[in-house]
Amino acid sequence: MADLSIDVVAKAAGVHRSTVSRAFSRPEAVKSETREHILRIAEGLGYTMSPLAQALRTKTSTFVPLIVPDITNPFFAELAKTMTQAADERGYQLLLCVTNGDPAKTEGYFTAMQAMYAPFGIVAPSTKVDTDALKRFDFGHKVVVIDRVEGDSSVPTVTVDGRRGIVLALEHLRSLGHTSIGYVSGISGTHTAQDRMDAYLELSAEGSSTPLVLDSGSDPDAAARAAKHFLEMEKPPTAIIAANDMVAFAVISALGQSGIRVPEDVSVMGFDGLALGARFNPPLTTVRQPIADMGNIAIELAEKQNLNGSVDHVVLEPELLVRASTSGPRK
Amino acid sequence: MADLSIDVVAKAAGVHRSTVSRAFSRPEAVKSETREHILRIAEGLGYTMSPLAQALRTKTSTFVPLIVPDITNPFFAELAKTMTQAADERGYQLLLCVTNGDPAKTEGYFTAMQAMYAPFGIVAPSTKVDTDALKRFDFGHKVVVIDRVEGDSSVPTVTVDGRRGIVLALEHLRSLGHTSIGYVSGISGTHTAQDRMDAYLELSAEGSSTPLVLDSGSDPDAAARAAKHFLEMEKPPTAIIAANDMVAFAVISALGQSGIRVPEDVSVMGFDGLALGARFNPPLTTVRQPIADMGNIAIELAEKQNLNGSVDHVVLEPELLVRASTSGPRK
DNA sequence: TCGATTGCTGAGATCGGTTGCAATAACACT
DNA sequence: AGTGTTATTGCAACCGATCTCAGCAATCGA
Repeated sequence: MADLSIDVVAKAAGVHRSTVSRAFSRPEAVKSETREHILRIAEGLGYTMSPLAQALRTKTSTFVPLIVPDITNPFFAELAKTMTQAADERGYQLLLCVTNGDPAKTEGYFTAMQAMYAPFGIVAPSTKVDTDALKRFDFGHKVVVIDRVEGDSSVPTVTVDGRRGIVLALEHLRSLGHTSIGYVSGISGTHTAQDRMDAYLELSAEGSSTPLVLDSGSDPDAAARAAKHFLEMEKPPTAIIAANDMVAFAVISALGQSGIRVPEDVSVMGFDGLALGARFNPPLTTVRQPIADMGNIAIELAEKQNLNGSVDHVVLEPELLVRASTSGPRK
Repeated sequence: MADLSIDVVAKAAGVHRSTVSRAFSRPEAVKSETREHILRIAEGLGYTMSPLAQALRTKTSTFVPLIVPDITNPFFAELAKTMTQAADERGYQLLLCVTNGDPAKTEGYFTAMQAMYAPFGIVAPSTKVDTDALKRFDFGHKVVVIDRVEGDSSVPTVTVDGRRGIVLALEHLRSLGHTSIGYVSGISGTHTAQDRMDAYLELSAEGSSTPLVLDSGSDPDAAARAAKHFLEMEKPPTAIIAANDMVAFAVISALGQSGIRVPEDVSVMGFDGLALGARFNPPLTTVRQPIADMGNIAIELAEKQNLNGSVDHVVLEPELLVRASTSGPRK
């Protein structure tokens, strides 16, 4: 497989390279016999066009960066998975960029992607997105964010309705008979996380109950602290809502180590609907986010914006997913 | 930020573009004052070189593909995480390619990466790697595989010693007093998986005990079947070794749903050492693979091969990680 | 039958860099 | 002062495509 350039194919087919180029990228502009002949020859040689050269010349590539803080977090992993799929159904190539929460890295990826003529990018942030910072980049106006953003932003976004999710969780738990429901807010300063917490605080205050936030740290030990807090209470809540599935896992684990059983002693709900939750012990009741939809929609929004400059903000409906980590309150 | 090409900088600095080029990529070839002047101007303009153009001309880029079957699998996610790190410490840019186990996609990524002049690639397979198939690609001889491969392959590899891992697991369990130890082999036809299973079969036959494979399917329900099998036995094993952490999670979950408790009723061990395991219920005892090392070494091997053609096969030592899912056998 | 329109293909500039080679400047040495 | 090096920089071709423009043949209308 020596060097296979467009000229090689052109020569082999006895045409000029511009014709070969057209045969590939603007098929209707070349006589069908010629085209088929060229394509056949190219096929035989095992020729494919250089995306590099193409991008360089056309100033537009099919690379779509997906910027996530931590791929180890199953939420982002699932997002990445569905998005790769969604991306290449549409002819894009998803590039996964992991920032570890470092804003400098995020910027680095931005300039890199700009340099690679990515048509747009997707950002799933771990902190509130500073849209102004985004726009400092030439590339910043071609980004869709998977989170809510501040103000009347000109950046397209996809989110799920966190408040609605909390409503579902609360309804589920109350219908089971729980009246004392705590909350553990793990990590993150995203708007999404904020919204969930706010919704909890507001909605759980309804009726006779009072909100109870067991812990709101964002470090790895937050769940352990929440568990400790729980154990020290003389009248602990009979149910707990965790800000997301990972936190729920950690809470259940920490509780378990102190002999507290879920759901026998306390019900615990997550929020995300990770596939992993089905394999947890016990399988986790949770509020499912339509992650696959988010991925698809993110790309659609980006394309739409690129096309006609429209900036949409889509908010999706979450869905209750009852598994085994919740039950009636311990009598 | 209008179009910022090398010529713009050259004009601004009053030199020829070749000088600018050299100032960046071969600093010693240009007088230091000139260089600094150019760099300053470039800095001021916010100029960075186009990796595309560079790659096109030099026929070598810094893109390193990491090909994994499923990013949703925490093992690959952790690998990806440590490798992105390792990669950009060395000036590479890791491109995560997810195949979903589809060999066609793998090939697709190969040709794509070849086209992008990737210096080499890393493959973490989900099936036995067919090294001949690899070599059909021009790119195939620049790949390091994270698994053992068949025969006297000319492809560098990194693995951990699966047999040793099983020895550690067995020793741990036996020292706890277990004599009847089952095995659940989840997914995958990798050599790694095969090695573990073989080691179990051979080593568990020592002493008076006889091997007991609860299930060896690779589908999502394998763990459930294993659990069912366990429940139906009149004298089930007192401990179970799972082929990897994910399987262990699923087994514990399935067992839990039938009221079997871990480790009270049965001890369960995993294999991988996922961070997630620490948050499982109960925290999972497992055999840790040095994932971070694997990533670093994979890149080193690739570089070495590129440099002097050497093909090494590194096998790393696993390590016992005792958490809470194992204890003495139920009396 | 002839100019006009349309369809298809070739020429050559261009995208943003790199690099071998030539030219010039600077310095060393006899 | 004359000549041989060596350090710097400019020139121009090239990487592998795309794209505008022009040329040419075939088709069309009158």
